[in-house]
Amino acid sequence: MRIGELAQRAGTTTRTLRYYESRGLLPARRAVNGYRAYGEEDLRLLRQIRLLQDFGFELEETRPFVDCLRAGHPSGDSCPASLEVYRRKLAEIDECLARLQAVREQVQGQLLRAQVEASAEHPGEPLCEVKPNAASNEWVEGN
Amino acid sequence: MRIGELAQRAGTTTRTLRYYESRGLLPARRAVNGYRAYGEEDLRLLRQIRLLQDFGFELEETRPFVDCLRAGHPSGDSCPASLEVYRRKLAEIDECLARLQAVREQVQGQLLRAQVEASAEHPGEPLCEVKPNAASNEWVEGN
DNA sequence: GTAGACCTTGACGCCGACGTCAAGGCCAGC
DNA sequence: GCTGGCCTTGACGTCGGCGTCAAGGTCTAC
Repeated sequence: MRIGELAQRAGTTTRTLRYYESRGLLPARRAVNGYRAYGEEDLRLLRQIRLLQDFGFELEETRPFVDCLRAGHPSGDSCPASLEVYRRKLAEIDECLARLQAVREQVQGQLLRAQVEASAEHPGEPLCEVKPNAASNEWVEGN
Repeated sequence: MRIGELAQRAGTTTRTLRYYESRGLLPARRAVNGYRAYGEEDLRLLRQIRLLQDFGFELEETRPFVDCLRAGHPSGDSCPASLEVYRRKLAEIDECLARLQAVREQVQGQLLRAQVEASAEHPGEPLCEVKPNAASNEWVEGN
């Protein structure tokens, strides 16, 4: 299998594959004409990488999973190093969620305060036009 | 007030202030010697920018707030354009939170599955060493 | 008059994961 | 033999928000 086919089957681009190879993540055998030659196993490795990338893992963080697969294990997370990456990532995600939720509350508070102040300057305009109870949700999740 | 003092009082750097000026966000008057000259009002504008930046707003998104303050309004979010940015940002944050929580569940699921499979290969090692009930939390939030 | 603390503009560096273009080699089909 | 589709390496561009360095001007204190 050449690079174009592998890229297509994995839903990515040839540029990406060459980039992974340049990082030492997915080296390729070479045909006599110099073309990169991949096998089905490479497709598995690549799919593992793409999955983690889609999760937001950095490229370096996928390396233990690829190494694990290449070592013959049934799945990329069959090795302690991969599990450790999972745990670290979960901790990172939790931190990120906490920060994001804190910011959300801040912004929400600012918005509500500013809207109240605006309504105080223009008493004729109502805070909510339709449903008083669902109003705060409408403002947040509406268009 | 010169650039160094303003930067210090706002807890940022001169490089940052020059960058904001290059973006047209915080232009400065000039003294006869060419030095940038700022007033107390500029400090207010700058603090508004920094607050939003700390929230994760992009620089361009702070512009309506700065314009609003500069127009004489009591706070940067007294203008409709600012409120609109608040709302857009809340929507973005909600999207981000949803994506992050979905990923969290995926990763968590992968981790649990992988750990179970690992324990199946090495039946002698227990899944949890101490407290069975708090185990899943320990794995996530522990160091 | 000189050290040194401030200021100026200009320009390159950084980070990650590629996109995109250039110049050229390889191979199949007509 | 020639067109067109694939492949090669190399190198620069992208995005945001600055950091950092260079070369030089300005002002104050001694």
